[in-house]
Amino acid sequence: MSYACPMTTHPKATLLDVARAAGVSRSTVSNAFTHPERVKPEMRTAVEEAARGLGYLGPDPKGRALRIGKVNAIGIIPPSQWGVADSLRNPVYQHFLLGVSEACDEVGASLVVIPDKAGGGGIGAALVDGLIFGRISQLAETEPARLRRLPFVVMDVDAGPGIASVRSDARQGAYLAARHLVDLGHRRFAILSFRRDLGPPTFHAPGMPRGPGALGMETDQEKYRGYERALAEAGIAIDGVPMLQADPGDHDAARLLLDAAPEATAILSMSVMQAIAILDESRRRRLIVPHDLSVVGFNDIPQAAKCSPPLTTVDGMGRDKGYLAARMILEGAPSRNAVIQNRLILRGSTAAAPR
Amino acid sequence: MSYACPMTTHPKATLLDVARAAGVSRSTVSNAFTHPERVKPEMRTAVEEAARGLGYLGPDPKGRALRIGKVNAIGIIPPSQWGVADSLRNPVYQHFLLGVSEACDEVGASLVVIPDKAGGGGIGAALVDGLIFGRISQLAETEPARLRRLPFVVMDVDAGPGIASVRSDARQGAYLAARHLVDLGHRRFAILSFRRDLGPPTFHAPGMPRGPGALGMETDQEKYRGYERALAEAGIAIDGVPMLQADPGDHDAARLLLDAAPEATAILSMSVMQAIAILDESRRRRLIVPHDLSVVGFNDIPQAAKCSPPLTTVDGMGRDKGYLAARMILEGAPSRNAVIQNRLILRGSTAAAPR
DNA sequence: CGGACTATTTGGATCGATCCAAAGTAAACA
DNA sequence: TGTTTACTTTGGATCGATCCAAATAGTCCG
Repeated sequence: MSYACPMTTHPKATLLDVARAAGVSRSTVSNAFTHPERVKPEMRTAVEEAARGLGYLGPDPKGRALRIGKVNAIGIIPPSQWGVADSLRNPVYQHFLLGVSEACDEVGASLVVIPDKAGGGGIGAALVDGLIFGRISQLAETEPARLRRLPFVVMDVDAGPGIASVRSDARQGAYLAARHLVDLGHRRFAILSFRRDLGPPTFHAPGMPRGPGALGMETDQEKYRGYERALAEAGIAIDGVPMLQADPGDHDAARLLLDAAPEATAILSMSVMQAIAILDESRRRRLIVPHDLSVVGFNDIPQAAKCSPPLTTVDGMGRDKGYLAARMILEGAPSRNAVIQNRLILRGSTAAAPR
Repeated sequence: MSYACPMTTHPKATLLDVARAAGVSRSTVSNAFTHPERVKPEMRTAVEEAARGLGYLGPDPKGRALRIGKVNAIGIIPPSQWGVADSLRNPVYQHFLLGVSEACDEVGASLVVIPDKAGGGGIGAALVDGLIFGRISQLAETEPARLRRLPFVVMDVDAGPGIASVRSDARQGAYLAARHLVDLGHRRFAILSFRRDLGPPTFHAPGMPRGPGALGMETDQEKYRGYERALAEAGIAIDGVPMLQADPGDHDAARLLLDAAPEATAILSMSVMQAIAILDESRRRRLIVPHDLSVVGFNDIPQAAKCSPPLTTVDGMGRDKGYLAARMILEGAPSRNAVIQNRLILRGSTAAAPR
């Protein structure tokens, strides 16, 4: 069993070999495996026996894929410039992948993470039935998928008619976050926003008017607008709120923001990881969260519940988005522009404003 | 550009279509894409132009896969009984996948997570060039891979000659952990071991002789032996050490263990997650780690560095294992039994024994 | 027992590319 | 100019399965 028995060295058996061994035609063997109901029971067992004897497991997926054009797999394209490893390392992305994988489990489909750093190469060569674009900077990045006639879904963008997309309503989520703080009596805010181009943190001083346009992605701009509305309802002009724009992985951002906006009693962060970083930085400064400072993040990941204090954050519904996108692919040519509502998860990092 | 131009509705172009459009043979078009150096430059540009005109991206991977038998993808089989989602949810497994994905990124291969709860079905139908068995209970689970003539690597087991495997030296890692505590002067231990069958936590009272055989997997037994040796060197019989065997996800384990072994000054945990759970439970009991209690975990994940206090733990080299296994697959028919040495990562959860 | 039906089985064509040996071209040399 | 050599291009066979229409076997009923 553990040494190479003769069979091991034989060339791999094919449908034809099984057919010959069982004394029937290729088609019958094919049917026995793929459409068992079309074949007489005794014939089926005969075929199965012959197959077992030859170590034949069932139709080779390569031949099958060519013929029927399906491979039972969903492809994921990590955000532009990211490798496969980068996406697996990012907790928010992990959470999104979790949703995709749940849909895969339901139907027994494989989950394929496609390296496409170069742009296009990987997409063209991947064996999948459909693609999910994790995050893209321009719709043009989906062109290879269209040329390959692969159904695809774009995340976090409203792609408009003709292109399927799934996003959560970032504006509404951000509104929830800011509104929550306003309701707690906070009036002095600071915003920690997203910088997507790997540049250094940029400080937007209060008073200098600026639009959401300065922010990288559509979803970031939406968050800005959500904050803006909730603040406006409390009579606060967002232009007057200090804002630091930083890469979510930037280690200095929390420090810089607290330095630049020492009078703030509430921080609105567009990412979870940065919100958690603020918790850490606050501890370092002996600021008690939420007594001295309230913090709200964006997106929920397991760590957000475990840090101390547990983080109040917007649930960006990453898992649901992944699940929905995958279902759309699995159900055939998708074309909706789905929008999921966010929820605010109240935990321990927010409280009434000091004094 | 955004509406369906006529081209969109055309059937997908194939090599033959491009060949006709360019006025050359199929073979030449194939060569132009796959072996550009074999084709005259002017011919190549002509072909590329024709391809562009037809929206042809390059050879269809399905046809290509059948012909050349390679698909440029590595398959991962999650541990038996796990779905794809389960594996993506587990931090230790995530860390292992990270290593695999790094190898994939290097060569531009896709990473395919294969659902195989049923056992065998998924493996047979997956389009991959090789498989990594994340964790298996019996070598027989690899049989489908052998029948499919797919190269494969088994993790965390010494599979012996003929079957490739990658594991870390769990015994040595465990020895490091226990030895570290012994060196800090600890003499009263408790062990939190692995239960892999989803049963309830089982307490092994001190005094009752028991072998490592009671533990589920080979790697767990190895850890037990590593502890045993280090303790023996300090004159401590492991049979006298209270041990709780629990599923790593079990929420009661930390509480039960601290209840059952209140006199212990040092906890040896075979998993990270349980070690972190002990940190939490200790905080709840107002035990100061590491002043009152030292804790060492097994395996390192990002959370281990972020909890408080940061966890001293054995680095099980999960990422390196994943990377190595993937390289073995990518480099062709593997057959080594690789063993990686562990390291002990000293952080804040261990200190000299009290008094 | 024959005819009308239904249930099975079969061979040929096809999916889209790559390999390979043979044919065709061009350049190089005597 | 004729030949040898080197480079390109080509058509046919092939990878392993599935589809489909036609052929065969089997069943039921009058």
